[in-house]
Amino acid sequence: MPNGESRAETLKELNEIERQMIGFCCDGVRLVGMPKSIGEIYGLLYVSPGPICLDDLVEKLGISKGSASQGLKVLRSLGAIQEVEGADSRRTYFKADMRLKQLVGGFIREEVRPHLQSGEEKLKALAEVVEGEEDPETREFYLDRIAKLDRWSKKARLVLPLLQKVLGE
Amino acid sequence: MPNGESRAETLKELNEIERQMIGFCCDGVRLVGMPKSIGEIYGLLYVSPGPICLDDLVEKLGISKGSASQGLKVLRSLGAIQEVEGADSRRTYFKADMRLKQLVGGFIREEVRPHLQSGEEKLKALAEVVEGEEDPETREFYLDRIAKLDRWSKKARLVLPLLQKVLGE
DNA sequence: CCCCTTGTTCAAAAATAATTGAACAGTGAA
DNA sequence: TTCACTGTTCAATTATTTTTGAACAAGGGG
Repeated sequence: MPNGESRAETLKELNEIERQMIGFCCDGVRLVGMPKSIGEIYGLLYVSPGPICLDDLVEKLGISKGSASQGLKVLRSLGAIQEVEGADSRRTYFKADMRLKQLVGGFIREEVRPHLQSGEEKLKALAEVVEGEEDPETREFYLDRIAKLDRWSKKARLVLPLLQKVLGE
Repeated sequence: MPNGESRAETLKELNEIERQMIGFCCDGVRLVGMPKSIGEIYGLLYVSPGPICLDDLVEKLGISKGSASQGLKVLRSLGAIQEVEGADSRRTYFKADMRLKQLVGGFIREEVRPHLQSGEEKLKALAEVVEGEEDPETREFYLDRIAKLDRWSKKARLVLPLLQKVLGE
């Protein structure tokens, strides 16, 4: 390959529709507390009919290679994108996984469950500390509050599979 | 009242248990994308047996009056706290509302629904723009993608009442 | 083996979000 | 009406998160 213009430069700039759909994905992603760049990347994959590689993201979104790489990493860990074959056999190409079940499942697995898990562990440890409280009334008060928090967490955990079931097609 | 020491200064500093339970609330609140101070405020109300007023928050949490005021505002709008009577009749005292149903309901009403709503409006507008696309294949592609996003949003909206029902006791 | 290309990492910089605090509005007692 | 006190607002500051970019592995091809 002679110079600069390596990959197919067929799609130069984002059009209005692409920009808006990408913006939509950004909003969605922000709603669940993730950075804009993740939304942009998923968004571009979402509106692109064909496979997209890292440098496509860099060029079309105008973000750094580092951002693109890290964003892809997160999206892969969520199972929100998939590797696919593409024009250049040396590169890794991606496409968006558009199954809502997959997206929700990944988010729950990576973001929600670990937090609930570690929270419940902390509560368990805290209950032990409270057992050492001498005043019975105070102790019972704290234990009650801890028990309530624990019930919340348990209930949330219980709801997750249901959520996945309902959202999954 | 003679000087400085206005309100009952019975509870001077946070103890270990209070700090930990407040920390727990912070984690929970951060998980849904809200600032730490909101979690601290709710947390202190949660671990306090009696009514708490704005200056209690300022003193015990070591936050500014502005933060406390804004935090209370948000928590009120969510329905996560309630006004109650307290020692000083001129002040506004609060207690935590500990009904999970209430908390989840408030969050859905204030944070989730408005986003879904405005998202669907944007999609509708976008679909109109896409109708102007001349190439039929491209047009159908975009319309399909937009329809998918719309189905996601609709499905999410459908799940919310179910969620509230399951979580509400 | 060397070189060129792809993609990752991580400290530093930039962007964004949260917090502060001083000015202000509202209220009621004197 | 004035004063004293509670709580709110918002521009400026501070803290946190995100993004960048240069250095660095990894892995073919020649």
